[in-house]
Formats: sequence, C-alpha cells, structure tokens
Amino acid sequence: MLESKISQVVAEAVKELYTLIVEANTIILQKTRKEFEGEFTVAVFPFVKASRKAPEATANEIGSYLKNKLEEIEDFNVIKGFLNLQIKKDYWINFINQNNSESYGINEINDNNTVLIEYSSPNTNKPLHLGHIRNNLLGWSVAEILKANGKKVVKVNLVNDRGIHICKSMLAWLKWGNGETPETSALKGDHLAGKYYVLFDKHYRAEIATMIANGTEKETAEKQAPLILEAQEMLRKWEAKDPETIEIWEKMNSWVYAGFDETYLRLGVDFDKTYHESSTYLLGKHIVEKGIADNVLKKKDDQSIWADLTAEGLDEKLLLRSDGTSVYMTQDLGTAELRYNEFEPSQMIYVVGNEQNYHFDVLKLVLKKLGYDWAEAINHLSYGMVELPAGKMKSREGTVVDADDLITEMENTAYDKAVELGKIEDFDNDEAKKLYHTIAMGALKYFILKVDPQKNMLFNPAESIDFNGNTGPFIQYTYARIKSLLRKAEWNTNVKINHNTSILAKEKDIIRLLHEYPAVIKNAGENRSPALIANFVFELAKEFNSFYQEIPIFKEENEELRNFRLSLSAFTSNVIKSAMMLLGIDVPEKM
RNA sequence: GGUUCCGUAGCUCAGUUGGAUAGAGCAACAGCCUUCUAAGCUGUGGGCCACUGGUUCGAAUCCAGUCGGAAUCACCA
Repeated sequence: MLESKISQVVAEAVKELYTLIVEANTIILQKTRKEFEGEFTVAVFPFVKASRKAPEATANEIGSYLKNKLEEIEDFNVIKGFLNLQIKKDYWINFINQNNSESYGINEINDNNTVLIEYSSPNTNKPLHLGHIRNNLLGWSVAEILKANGKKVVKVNLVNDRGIHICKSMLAWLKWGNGETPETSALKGDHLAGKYYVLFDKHYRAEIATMIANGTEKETAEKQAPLILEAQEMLRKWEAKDPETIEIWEKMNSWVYAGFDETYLRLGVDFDKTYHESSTYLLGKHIVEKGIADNVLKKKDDQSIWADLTAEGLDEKLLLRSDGTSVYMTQDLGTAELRYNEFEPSQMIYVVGNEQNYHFDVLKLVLKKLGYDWAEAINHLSYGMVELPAGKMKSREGTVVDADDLITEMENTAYDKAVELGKIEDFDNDEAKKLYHTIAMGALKYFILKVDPQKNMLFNPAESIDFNGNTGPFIQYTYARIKSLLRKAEWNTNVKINHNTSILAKEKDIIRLLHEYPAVIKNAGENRSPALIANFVFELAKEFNSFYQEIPIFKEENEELRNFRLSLSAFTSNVIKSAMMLLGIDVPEKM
C-alpha cells in the first residue's frame, strides 16, 4: 500500500537525517486538504526537536529524501510545517487500470477465526418497531463489513419466545380472542399477538385501578391483580409442559414467526442460525454451580446465588433465584458457552441497545471470574436509542413507530415522488414497484446507518425521511446516472486508460476517494461502524455529481480523455454499488 | 446518589483517532435544464465546538472539574 510505504520511508528519513527512531505506523499520513497541491501530507512537527531546525527546513529535508527514495513521488511542497507530497500520474492511472471492478476493496475470507454476531433478538409478543430496525440494519451491515474484511461471519438471532410477556398475549387471546387468527382478522401474525398484548395491558390496568379505588396499595395491586396471577400461572403451566398451554403457545408463536419473516424479508436481513430462548433458558445453571464449587460465587442463606462484583466497581448480581430458577443473566452465560462450543469464535458480537451496557459488563466479568478465557471474545456492540421528538417511544402511549407501517409509508412516499418527478413513465408495473421499494429502503437504511451507532438518534415521523441531499436516494440516483452514461457509451470494461491522459483536479479528487475505499472498509470493520461507509459513499457521490455537472464526457472529442472519464465513472459506480451493498442498500440501474 | 454514554450552525448529523481557515444535508435566499437523468449543480448567510482549567509546538478531539441530557443500578427480560 502506498500510504504505508510512504510512512516507512519517512521513518527511514528521520532516522538517517536526525538519528530519530520512530515506528512507521505512528507517523500520521493525512489527506492533503483540497486547497493545497498534493495528495498526502506529513506533519513534521514531531521531528523538529530532533532536527533542531525550523519546521519548514525539516519538511524540505524530509521531502527531498522521499523524492529520491520513492519513485511514486513526483514532487513536494512545504507550507508551514506541513509536507505535501504529489504522487505521479502514472501511479494513479495504474491504480485505475488495475482495480476497476465490483470486487475492489472487498477481501476474500483470509482469517480462519469465526466471528459470531447476534442481532435482532425480538420478543414474540409484539411486532418489530423502529428500534428493532436500527438493530437489524446495524447487525446485518456490520456482518457484511466484517466479511469484506476477510472474516468468516456467522449471523445469529436469539428469539425470546417464552416468558411472562408471551403468556400475557396468549391469555388475552384465550379470553377475548374468539379464536381470531391471522387469516380471519387479516392481521399479520406478529401484529395479532401485539394486539392481545396491548389488550392484556389495558384490562390489567383497569383491574389495578379498581383495586386501588377499593383501598389496595398500588404495589400490592400490581402484584395481585387476577390477570397477572393468571398469566403467571400460565407460565408455570408452560414450564411444566402442560400440553394445552404448549399448543396455544406454539400456535401463537408460529403466527408471529410468519409475521417476522415477512418483515425481515422486506428489510432484507437474514440469519445463518436462529436460537430460541425456550430451548436455552435452562442453560447456564451448571456454570453457576461450578462457580459455587470453585468458590468464586456465593450462596446466601436463602439459597440464592450471587456474583460479588464490588471489587470491580459494580454491585452484587443475582445468578440463581432462591427457588433455584434462573434469571436472564444465567441464561446468557449458558448461551454464550453454547455458542462458544459450537463455533469457537474469536469474537462474539452482541448487537444490543446501550440500555444493556451494564448487563454485558457483568456477563463478561462473571465469565472471566469463572475462568473462561473466551470471555474476552464477548463484544457488546452497543447502539443508541431511536428517539422521537417527544422522547422515547412508549408502547403504552401508542408512540411506537411500527416497522411494517414505516416501510409501507416509505414506499408510498417513494412512489409519490417518482410519479411527481415523472421518473417511472417508461417503467412497467413490476419495475416501478421494485424501484420504489429499492428507493424507500435506500432512504430508510441510509437514514439510520449514517449515524454513528453509539449515538442516540432522532426520528421525526412528522417530517418523512428525505430523498434529497445527504440521503440514500441521492446516492442511488448518482449510480443510476452513471449506469445510464455507460449504457449510452456502450462502455467496454476492458478499455485501459492511456498513460498520457491528463487529469483534472476534480477528477483527481474522485480518484483519491476511490483509492481510500479499502482503508475505509478496514476502518469500518475495526470500529464496527456502517456510518463510516455511509459517509464515505456520500462524499464520493457528491464529488462525482460535481464532476458530472462540470465536465463533459460525450462532448469531449479526445478519445483518450473520453475513455478516461468513462472509466472513472465506471469505477465510481462500482464503488458506490459495493459500499451500498455493505449497508444493505440496492442500487437501481435506472431511476 | 453510584456507574456509563452524549453535548458541534435554527434542525439532523460528519469531523480520518492530536494537525493547516471546524464541514455536509435540511430549512432560508440568489442563480443553472434546446447540452451525458434537475431525486442534480453553483453561490450567499448562519458557530463561545456546553462551560472552566490543565497537558504541548498545536485541542472540537486527551485529562480533571462544573452544568445540561440519556441509559442503567430488580429474586424483570
């Protein structure tokens, strides 16, 4: 790689010139700012103490050294303490001729270690909402980015298909459902389950209100309302494998799964393996028992078992209840072990909201305390909440943005826009439908993924997601434009650029961005951040549009120049497509 | 209260891991379609990078404190 080569020689230069030893990888090589001549810049301030010369003189000396040693360097200039390096045109032409393909920047698997990534992890008592969308898109995209970095990736889902919340839906359905099914109600299965979950809550609250009105304490009422007791009884029956309960449970869950599958399909996310909590919730007990035996966990008088993490600055954490049943943490210890034994991954990434930061700190610490050295492999990809202008989404207040509704709404908006702009006049029905789905999802996915994962983000339902400016459709449009250009030119991908071709500043800006792409993929992988890809591809599209507007291609009479510009356009389209794929966004050939 | 994360233009977000005059988009305003797709391009205005101090050649970025916001601290998941 050119950058590391330059860093290497800079290190050599300061060693030879000033007997200063620096590691090549600590030398900061940055992109030269547009207002200056050159492609790469070295800040020489760190070397002036050793050179005992002014920054300018130091930069000049290092510059001369580099120019002599590196054939790729055409020339250099110095402004203040900044050494700007100009790279030979030959290097850039070769770069284009050798890399212009859809696979540029994407690595084949080059690492035998497996990376396991869990995302989605829905509860089966209600449909997916906007929060899940962020989770799914992030998880899927990070998986793709890691693959592009040469990792072997296994995508898993852990479906929370049991527990008190599911019993609430089941109970409400039994009581007030009159045998309603997705078929008879024309409701998606997950929405049907959600409907009864809400219904349960409504009646439950009414019971509590009545009890409070009759003089019961609020807390007692919440614990003793007949409905909640009934739901708890149902959970006990489920755990005892009562056939009737299991039957309803299976029926309801199967409706929900069908609903989820539909949403996942529209969203374009998938999994290599799906775990169900109903078959993992009992795991982990033996781990806890081993911890007791090894004396790293303690048992209290009431027989409950705890991990004491006060030495690590945290609290005590319950691992087994006094009645011997497990809690969430116990199960997570078990599933972590299960997965580790199954895949022996070098990394286990959990895409889970930042509300569970504490949980994962504890999970890691407990595993470490218990002596599992693979605890270090556990990696919580913690992402911020999606907030509405009024704050957090609250299902009780009906402010939850439903995933299916949002996707449909986006499709409608995309359709309206396309009609308004006269874009789909020569499209047949299927093509048009496909196009507005592609654009709708492009807008939605880009909107979510361009934001740094760890930050909370705001979604305003009143202002629908934009289609202009820094958006998915903007980038898709740029791609479609290039493809139209290439179709008209009957572009042949085998054409190589002549070395005599001159390169304009605007073109150089694009080449520099294209050249950066592999580094962006690497960075995005290390930081597990699709946002880095999103910001990069936006910048590339913006740069291309500016070039496209300003510099004629077909009107150019010089064939070499025309070919160069077409080749540059084709290269740009390849990188746009590839980067958008990493985000899970399709790009249309026409729009 | 303890812990963690966040605070950058009116709004939504970047800021390449400490570098040059802090950038985009939206919104506002002014231009550009008989010329490769105007979902585009060009320009104008808009900033105490929450505040205070420290570290050094150099800080939006690192450290400490203050203020503001969020999350979390269950025999829930």
